[in-house]
This record gives sequence, C-alpha cells and structure tokens, in this order.
Amino acid sequence: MFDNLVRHIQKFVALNAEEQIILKSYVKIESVKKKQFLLEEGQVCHANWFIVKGCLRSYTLKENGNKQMVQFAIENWWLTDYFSFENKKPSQLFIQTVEDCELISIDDRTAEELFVRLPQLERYFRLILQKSFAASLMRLQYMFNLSPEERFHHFNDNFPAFIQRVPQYMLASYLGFTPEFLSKIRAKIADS
Amino acid sequence: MFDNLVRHIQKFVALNAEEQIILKSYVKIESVKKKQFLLEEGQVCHANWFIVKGCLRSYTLKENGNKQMVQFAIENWWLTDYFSFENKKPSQLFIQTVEDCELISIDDRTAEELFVRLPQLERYFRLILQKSFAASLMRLQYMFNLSPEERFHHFNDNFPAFIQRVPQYMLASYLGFTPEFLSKIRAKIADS
DNA sequence: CGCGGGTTTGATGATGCTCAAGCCCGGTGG
DNA sequence: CCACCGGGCTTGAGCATCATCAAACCCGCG
Repeated sequence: MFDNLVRHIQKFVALNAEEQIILKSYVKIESVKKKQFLLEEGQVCHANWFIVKGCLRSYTLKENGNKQMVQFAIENWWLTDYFSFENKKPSQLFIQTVEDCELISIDDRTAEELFVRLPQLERYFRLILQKSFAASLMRLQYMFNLSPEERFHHFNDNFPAFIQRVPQYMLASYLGFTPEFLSKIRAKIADS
Repeated sequence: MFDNLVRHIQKFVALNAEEQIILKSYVKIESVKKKQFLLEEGQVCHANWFIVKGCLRSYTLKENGNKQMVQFAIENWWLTDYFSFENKKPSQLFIQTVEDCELISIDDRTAEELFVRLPQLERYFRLILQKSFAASLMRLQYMFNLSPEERFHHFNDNFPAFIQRVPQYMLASYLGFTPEFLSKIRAKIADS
C-alpha cells in the first residue's frame, strides 16, 4: 500500500527510510467501496487523494441535473479539487469512487508542516502539477480541434485501459457529448 | 522591471536581497515588439516567460489552417509550453506577443541549478502551477457547461480588462467559436 | 423471475458553422 | 490632404452536426 506511494515519489525525488517514516505519519490510508463519495458539492476539500488501487472520478451537477465529468483518476494519480483546496472555499465538485479503492490521502491542514519537514515534496508536487496542467491544456486542445467522434477515437487509441473500466455514460460526458451520440459512434464503427 | 518579478515571487515565498541577486543572474530581461514570435511550431521550448508589461498569446494551427487560441497571458503571468519544456520535444504551439512586451525569462537548461540554489522557487512554481491547473479545469467546465453565448458573457463579466486588449477574432477562438458568431452575439446585446 | 440501470435506435429540431458579400476604419503613399 | 488598400468586423442564407425526447432493449443482480 504505502510502498506504492513511496515508489511513485522516488520516480521524481529522493526519499530515504527515515523520510519515509515521516511521510507515513502525515498520511491516511483507507479502503473505500465502490460508489462512495469522498467529497460532495458544498463541502470544503481538505484532502488530496493518491490512488494505490482503483478508480475515482470527479463531476459537477449541471443546471439540468446532469452530471458533467471533470476528471478520471486511476492507479498512481492524485485527485483533489485544487480550487477548493487552495482557497478553503466550498467545492462545486463531487468526488466519487468508481471501483473499490485503496487510497492514501494528505490533509491540507498538516501539509504545510509536512512540506517544511520534507522540502523535496514541494518539487515532487511541482512536477506532478506541471504534468497535470499540460494534460489539461491538451484536453482543451482536443475539445477545440477534434470533433466528438475524433475525440472518442483518440481516447480509445491512447487510453484503452479506461474503456474497460468506466461506463459509457461517464466516458461520453468526459468527452463532451451525450451517451446517445456515443452509442451512434459505436454503431457506425460496428458497421465497417 | 526585475522588481516586478521579485514582488510577485514575494507574494508566495520569501526572497532576500542576496537571493534576488542570485535570481537575477539566472534570468534574461528583454523587450519585444508587437506580433513577434517567441516560439514557433516545431521548436523545442526552452524558456518560461514572465510578463512584466504587455500581452502574450499561444495558439496552434488547425488542419484547416485556422489558429486555435490556447492561452492568453498578461502582466504577472507566466507562459510557456510545459509539454515541450518538460519532455524536450518539439512544440505544437506558437507563442507570440499581442502587444509590445517587457519580458523576463528563465531557461530550463539552467533552471535546475537555480532551483537548487533557491529551493523556495520550487514552492513558488508549485503554487503557480496549482493555480494554473485549477484555472484550466475551470475553463474546461465552462466549455462543457455553458453555451458559447454564456461563455462570452462570463468572460466579459470576469475579465473585462481583456476585452479592451485583444482583437475579437482571438477572443472568439479562445472561447471556442467563430468570429462571425461572436459578432452575432454582440448584435443581439446591442438590440436590447 | 422481475426489476432497473445502462445502452441502443430513430424522428425531430436547434444551434452554431461555412461561405460569400459588404462595410468600417486606420494606416500608407501619392 | 485625400484616395486607396486591407484587415477585421458585420450580416444573411443555407446547412451539418449533435442534442433532445421517447421507446425499446439488454442483461446482471437480488
């Protein structure tokens, strides 16, 4: 469990045995069943979750009551609402388990102290955030430059692992169209 | 010039006089005329630019030859292609001055050394990136949850400073629709 | 076996794009 | 100082795309 996180961190910065013990004293390890909520709209988000095993999603509620997918996250990803996290403001997001999960979380109310004791984590999260930001801009590019159908194919080709794990209605929302339309794309593919 | 950067950094982390001198030895200060390119498609991006004065934009070329706006940046923002920057891969982006600019840049080939000497900059950029990432996800939300017209109004209300500074065709592209459509939105507003 | 969430299918319609033409206005050269 | 040029903005007609709505279907689970 905890070793997965240590290994992930060590891909970016050094972390010796003693430091690992310090880190461990600041994190919370938990198992969460499928479809449970880690965060609900209106709550202030105080945690940043690292996924050892499983799958999370975040979404917002649209005016018409539909759920708009914001992010997926699987093994070795971090997920939180940085906006709420940073400003201590109520979140617009729901964060929910899509599968049974093994999670490790850091609480922002102790994170500052942790960063002081293990300053290399500043660097670690800087690099993680750099990747996340770049990925988010990429996704915006796909929204702008590709048609819905092209977005689906692109996702299919580049993230085949997800297709098996998440229901289609979540994927459709993530890609920015309706489940009905996704169904029609699939029918078209089956024809040829 | 350089003081603007120092003041911005000091909003997030401490930086004493001696450290300011170190920082200064690692940055490049330059004035660039309107419509000049800092980066062109196919080049590897080695710099991260801080805007002291002026306005930058980044865009990609779409298949049909149109320019798709990726980001705007004005005073006290950083702009780069993190994707190219990080992987040392050729960029898909053009980065161009929209106005005459005063810029400060850091070169990624010396940045590592700078971060070792001034480790608080790890934290500074972590916080900057956290904001950038949150903003990027917000923008995705607007793309998903608002109609083109609503996006325009939202942008109008929240970033009035930009409306004066950037031509409409750039704004339309940034918001994800055509200049023609933006013109029709404006006509509609004028009616009422 | 029956229920219900998720997916499929089809008809209809709105939204925003494309294309083409005209206009407005600031800058340049005669 | 005026004429012209061209980039950017406007306007309108026609059209493609994808959403909406409704109904049927499929299948896993209790």
